[in-house]
Amino acid sequence: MAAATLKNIQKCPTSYVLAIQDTLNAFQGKWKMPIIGTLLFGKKRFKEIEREIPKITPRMLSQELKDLEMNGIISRTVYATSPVTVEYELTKSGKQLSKVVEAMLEWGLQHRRANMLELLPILQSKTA
Amino acid sequence: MAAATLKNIQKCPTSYVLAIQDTLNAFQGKWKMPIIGTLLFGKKRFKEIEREIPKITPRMLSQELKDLEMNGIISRTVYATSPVTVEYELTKSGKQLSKVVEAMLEWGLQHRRANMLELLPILQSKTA
DNA sequence: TATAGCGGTATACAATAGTATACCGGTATC
DNA sequence: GATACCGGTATACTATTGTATACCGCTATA
Repeated sequence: MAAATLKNIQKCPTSYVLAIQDTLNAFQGKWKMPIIGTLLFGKKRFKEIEREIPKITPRMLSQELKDLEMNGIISRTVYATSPVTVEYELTKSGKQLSKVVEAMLEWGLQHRRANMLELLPILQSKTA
Repeated sequence: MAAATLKNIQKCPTSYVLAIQDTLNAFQGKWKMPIIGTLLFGKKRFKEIEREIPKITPRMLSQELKDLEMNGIISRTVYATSPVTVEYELTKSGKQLSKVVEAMLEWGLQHRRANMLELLPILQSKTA
């Protein structure tokens, strides 16, 4: 079987497109990346996440956590303490998202370098 | 200098976060991925892109092309034919986005496989 | 008994994103 | 002269997202 790479997209365009859409979906909205980001450093409780992400409201956090759970990216565990303790953790699949984030990081850094090099002469001619 | 990887994010958290945000931004909205996707196969004219992306309106296409151009992801070239011919093409940096898309594709495919394996026993017990 | 923390939910609203539809000037074709 | 293609823009609207604010039952602590 051919490797699943963009060059082979003609072989099964629909499932490739769906796969990419799934990934985009995992990061969709203002808060998914911050949430995934904090969970990449380990399991956390609701209020912990809330404290680590400035300005997020409990409504949004609750909503996005549900969404991520439904999509199999995080798991929610309730411990029968009293009152209950709830822990959120990336699933195996969720942890793999770090590869995508890594690729995003690399692109973002190189893109900023490239744009900087393009802007430099312009900035210099303005200040000269 | 340390490699720019997520494990080193403590070293310059702000610029790492900005870099990731830039990448997310490149794909933000309903139409950016389809547009980038078609341009990964080569330069195209406005109406060509419009025809290749079902249901996109010229308003959205125009808006998103401007946005991508401003962010240094595509370039717009006007040829002095009459009437004018306009060509859109990924910049060098834009072409590098294929690496990110590739990572998204891989994650999406493995995630679907993983979820399928999880759902299978459930589906089987329902039909049994 | 009052206060604070936990893990959220409810309601109402504001802002952003996307759609529908029609139209523009220029040119080549029938 | 009418129609169609090019590369878009204008206006008005709808739908989706996100925010603000207040509140819930429960429990531990002062």
